[in-house]
Amino acid sequence: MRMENHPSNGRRAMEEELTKGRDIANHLLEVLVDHKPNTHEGSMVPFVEDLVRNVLCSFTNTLLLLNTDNDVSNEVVKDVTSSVECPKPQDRDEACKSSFGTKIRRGCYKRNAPTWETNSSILMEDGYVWRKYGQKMTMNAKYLRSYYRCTHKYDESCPAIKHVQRIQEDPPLYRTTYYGHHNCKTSLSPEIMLEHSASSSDSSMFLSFSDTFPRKEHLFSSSLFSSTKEEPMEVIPEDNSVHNQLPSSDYLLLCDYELDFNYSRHDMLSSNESDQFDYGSSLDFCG
DNA sequence: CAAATTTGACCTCA
DNA sequence: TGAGGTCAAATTTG
Repeated sequence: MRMENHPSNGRRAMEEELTKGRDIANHLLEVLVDHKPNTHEGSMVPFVEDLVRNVLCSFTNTLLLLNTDNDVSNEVVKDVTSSVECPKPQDRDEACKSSFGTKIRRGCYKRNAPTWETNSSILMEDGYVWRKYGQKMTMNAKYLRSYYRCTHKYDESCPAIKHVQRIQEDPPLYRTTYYGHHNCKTSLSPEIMLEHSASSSDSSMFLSFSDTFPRKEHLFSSSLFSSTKEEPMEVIPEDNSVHNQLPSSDYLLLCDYELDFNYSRHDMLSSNESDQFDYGSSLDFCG
């Protein structure tokens, strides 16, 4: 769906319109999240959020395709919310347990379908704090896959985990797959998230975007957003020197963010996905 | 020193 | 038996 054949000005106009639509959707999402009384509210809010996220996802994918020289049609965000099924309040605990599959003992991890899967060109904060617990090279991937679990896995029995797989080098593209929903209470308040986004000027939108989900914790330390400590994803052997002071995730975030700027206008991703949803946080995993 | 990350070992499933 | 996912000791970071 690349549009190389379109006149440059026509393409620019399309980008502008798409960016505008995405930004509006982002605002809508922020408003939604901001007014959500309680993350565990079993109402329609999660459903509406999913819809908004899907809209954002579409905008982002389109912008991504429009701005990428490589054919990334297969790498586009599949469906930010597709597999999200917010359990009824009373079933939530059960859902969280099962969301991890049938793990009973170490190594036994038969998972259910991912709660979310998203691709993004940069790694951003989704409002949750993640703890990396492993990384591995997988058969069909050129890059390492990193495994993260919610930092509150033990203190709050939060079952949320996510896998981050780099799927493309240039421009950098990451696929984040979420499993389970957060049931921890330590998410960032919408105000903080908004504040943060506001302070990061342009990048503000980024964050929220795909991400979508709930949020939590800390804010963005030195890096633009986020915090979470996540994403370092693959080890970046070379060149981390510059980022040594940041949590792995942070430096990766920064790194990606910068790269992002070079490739695609940040706006495109702005959203970013990065946040990938995790940002998603917003969604909070329904949880 | 506590918390986070790294990394090799371990475990289960197909 | 290999691949994917997790554990946990060692190491690093703030």
